[in-house]
Amino acid sequence: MAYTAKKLADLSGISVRTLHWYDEQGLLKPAYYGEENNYRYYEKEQLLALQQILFFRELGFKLDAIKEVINAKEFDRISALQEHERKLKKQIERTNQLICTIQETIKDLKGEQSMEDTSIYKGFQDWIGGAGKDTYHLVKKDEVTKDLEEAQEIVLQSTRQDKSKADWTKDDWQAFNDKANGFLSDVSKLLQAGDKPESKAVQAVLKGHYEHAKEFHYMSPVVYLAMADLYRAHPVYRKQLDPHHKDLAEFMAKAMEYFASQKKF
Amino acid sequence: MAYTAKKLADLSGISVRTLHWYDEQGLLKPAYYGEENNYRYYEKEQLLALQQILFFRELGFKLDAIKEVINAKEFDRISALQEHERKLKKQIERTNQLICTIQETIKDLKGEQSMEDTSIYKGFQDWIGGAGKDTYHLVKKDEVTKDLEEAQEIVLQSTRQDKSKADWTKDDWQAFNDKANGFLSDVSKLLQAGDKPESKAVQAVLKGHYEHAKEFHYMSPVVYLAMADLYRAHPVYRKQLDPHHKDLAEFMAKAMEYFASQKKF
DNA sequence: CTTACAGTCACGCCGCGTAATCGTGA
DNA sequence: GTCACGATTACGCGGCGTGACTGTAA
Repeated sequence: MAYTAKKLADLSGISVRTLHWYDEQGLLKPAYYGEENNYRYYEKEQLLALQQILFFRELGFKLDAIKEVINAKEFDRISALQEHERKLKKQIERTNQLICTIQETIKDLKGEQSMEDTSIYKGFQDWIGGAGKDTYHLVKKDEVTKDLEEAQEIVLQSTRQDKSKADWTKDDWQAFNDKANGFLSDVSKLLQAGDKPESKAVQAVLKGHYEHAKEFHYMSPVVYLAMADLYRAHPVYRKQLDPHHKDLAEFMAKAMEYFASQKKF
Repeated sequence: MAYTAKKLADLSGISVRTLHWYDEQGLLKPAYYGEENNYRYYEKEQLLALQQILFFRELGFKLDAIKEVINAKEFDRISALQEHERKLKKQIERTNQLICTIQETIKDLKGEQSMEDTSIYKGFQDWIGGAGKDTYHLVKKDEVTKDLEEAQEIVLQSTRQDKSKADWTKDDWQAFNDKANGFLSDVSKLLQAGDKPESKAVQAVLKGHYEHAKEFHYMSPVVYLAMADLYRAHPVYRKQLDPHHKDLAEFMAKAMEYFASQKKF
């Protein structure tokens, strides 16, 4: 009935180091130590205590506070929870203010550009025109999963609404489209040649791809990751990618994920 | 036109150490260093840069990210802000879930006790009965400031609603009341004797006072601090305190604040 | 002479992750 | 003998706060 550190760790999903740390801090001592080998042995009681600890940790309690709370009586625990709740509420209030500030700042930076959404979405429709609307509507409800819809949301929300795009001609859109396809073509060649998604050659192309995307989106890793998801799984995007190479979608997605992981914001 | 580190620090409200740190990190270098003394000298340009830095810091950006953002073009800054906004929103979502969990846990711990609020407030009215309701209503709108109302909110919200209090007799309330006055009396004696609010003697009494308050409230430092505010400034409480000693209210408040600062939750 | 301010180390905080090095159990 | 698993020790992170000690300006 005695668990070693590793077993308890695996059982509860935390690391051995964490158990050592909790022992060191007097937060969770083993039931006993091995006589000769000095191993830590935990029993059922400690397992339950650990669950408690992890519960409060999840809630964002500091270890010091947890130490007090678990030894405390019931109403002290209630007090602690109530106080924590107050803290969290304050935090939310503050965070909401920050979000407001950010939104205002974004507005300022964009500078009074109030285009109708229609014109921008029109252009977007043109871009994916080749896929055909009907196809999109056909698959929309059946195959597009929730995660994909979220990714789509993120990408759509990141769309720039500068005036500069309002008066693009068909030719402009064509050029833009061609360039995008150029990146796909470049990457599929590298894929063919045996390059890995993380290779310098591929990443160099992606840099261009990312910069190019800036023309149309306020880019950030999150947005790029969302795009990667779309490339990987969204039927409309697959229709654009698959003709190049059957594994291009997955390859691009992986490369994009790696690229995003290298950026700070 | 050149500010030394201290001057810039005072001007912008941050510490000198922080300026050193930003220099070291390459986030904000001085305009130049003194030739012989190696002092840091900042100019107007750095002042403006610092404002930018502090703005993003306020929003919760990491210094690394700030470093990138500051040197970035406008739409990169927009991207960064949008991404940060997303992060903050996620955080809020998560925090809201935590709050829900906490509330459910509290409910569980309390265990299905659904008393009407009336009975508990009735008891409360009895407790402060000596002050007289009319007095309370008279001063309420005029003298009780917003901060005090907030404190009152906190204290009221912390009120326990156990069944155990439901059937208290008048005598129970009397005993409770007497005990509370006992602490006040003890403290005022110590005040008279020249003890300081932080002294061991006073703090020892407060420990009893705090524990006693647990009978009636789910106590925590925040609640105790709120009580301190009430003791200090709320007319109803002053009516209880002032008869002991004219400086008791302020003294108690200070002692309670110190006591609260020593507790973890 | 003081003393307020300048500088440079360098440790401390929190909650572990991540080696590095070594001893044990199966 | 070979491993996977145990132990201990110690550095690293982020963003500074807080000294300690020394040098300089007023």
